[in-house]
Amino acid sequence: MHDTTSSEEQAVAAAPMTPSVDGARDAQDEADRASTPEELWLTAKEQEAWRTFLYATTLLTDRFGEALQSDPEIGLALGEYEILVRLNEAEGGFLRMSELADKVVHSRSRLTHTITRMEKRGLVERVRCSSDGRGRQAQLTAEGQALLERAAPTHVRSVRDLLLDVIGHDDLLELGRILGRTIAEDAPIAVGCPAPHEDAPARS
Amino acid sequence: MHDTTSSEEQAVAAAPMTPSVDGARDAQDEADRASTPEELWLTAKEQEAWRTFLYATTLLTDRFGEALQSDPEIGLALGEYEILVRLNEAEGGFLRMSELADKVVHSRSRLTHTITRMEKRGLVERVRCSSDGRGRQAQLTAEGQALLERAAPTHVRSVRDLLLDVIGHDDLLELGRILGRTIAEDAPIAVGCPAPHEDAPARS
DNA sequence: CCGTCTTGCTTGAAAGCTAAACTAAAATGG
DNA sequence: CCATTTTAGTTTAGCTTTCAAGCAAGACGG
Repeated sequence: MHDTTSSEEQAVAAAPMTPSVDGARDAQDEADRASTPEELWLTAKEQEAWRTFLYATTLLTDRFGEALQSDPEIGLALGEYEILVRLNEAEGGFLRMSELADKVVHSRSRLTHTITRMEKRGLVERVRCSSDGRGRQAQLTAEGQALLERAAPTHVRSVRDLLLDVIGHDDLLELGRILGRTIAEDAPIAVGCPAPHEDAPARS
Repeated sequence: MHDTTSSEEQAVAAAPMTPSVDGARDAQDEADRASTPEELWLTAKEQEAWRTFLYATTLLTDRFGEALQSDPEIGLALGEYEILVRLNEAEGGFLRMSELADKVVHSRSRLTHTITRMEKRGLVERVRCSSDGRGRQAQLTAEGQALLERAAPTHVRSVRDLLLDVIGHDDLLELGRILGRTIAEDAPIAVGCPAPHEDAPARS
């Protein structure tokens, strides 16, 4: 599903089909967690939480994308917006392709295609990497940065409207805290970076 | 981004570009929330939480999909698995196309394509709707149910390995509670349904 | 040095998705 | 009733993503 690198194999436990096949034990919950043969199923509450997670994140991702995509002045997919953000906050406005791919969770191939399209639109440029001849770096152009600056308010507005204002400040942090545990220690989420917006030395 | 129905327009506030363009105020946080011109930006902590949310959910979705897709005995996209689950727990093993589309958060068009493919694989059938001549219903076949039953353990395993066992029971429920507030009151997440697995009246 | 292996990225074709028609069956409403 | 509008789903074309090769530069390892 991603040519990245890691390919952890999934041990497909051939499990007994006791409970409802979508994976919930109908349980009196707390009581019997860890009871049924090889703790394979979820309790009803866990199942509901899991479903909510899957449904809500799918819906939200869709909406965040829509906010950016549907504005004709912007016309960026959420992933493209993220690319601009990552490049913008990188020192010098550029990143190696694979670094960028990791940050936005795209396969290398996907990133190549996306950057090709963005390059045609004039939002980024591809530059040979001086230190390593096989590497390329994607470089934000002035035009790309300008678009980012126009897109940002729309994006932030949608994050507020659809998430922050709905769940509140504290629960957003809580969400971050919980989900932070599912990702690697060194996951690329850092925020405090160059961010040379106004009066940046003209790039491209 | 979805031909569904709702098309809430996004008022693109042409905002001042004061802070870092990816949308964080660098803030001493708590103190000055709601200060800067028209509360448009996020505090650094909020921004970090938001990033973690986006990164983690993207990564997780990718991994859950991979678990099902990469097993050659299964070869289902996460969305296709969800379709099977929804059909399986529906009374009679069938659902109207649009109902199903809403449940799995697909556009109607996308669902049509997906069901066409699944029909070719023999996992579902398309049945004319008796009560409404323009409606169709997707009906789970015995083969589809069999595949679901083979896929379920793999899926549940991945939910445990990647989420539940990492964040723990309580935080999974917390996640569900928080995200539940971002979705409609009547969102299609209900769990307790028919679930006629073993010895179901042979369908298809 | 020179062959081999690995890494970093690109290619090209196939598969999947989106957006905008399009079809057919209800509902509406004179 | 018949014309009009809605609703439910499908179709088609064009774009995006995936998957499996492919290619070229660096890193080994004699």
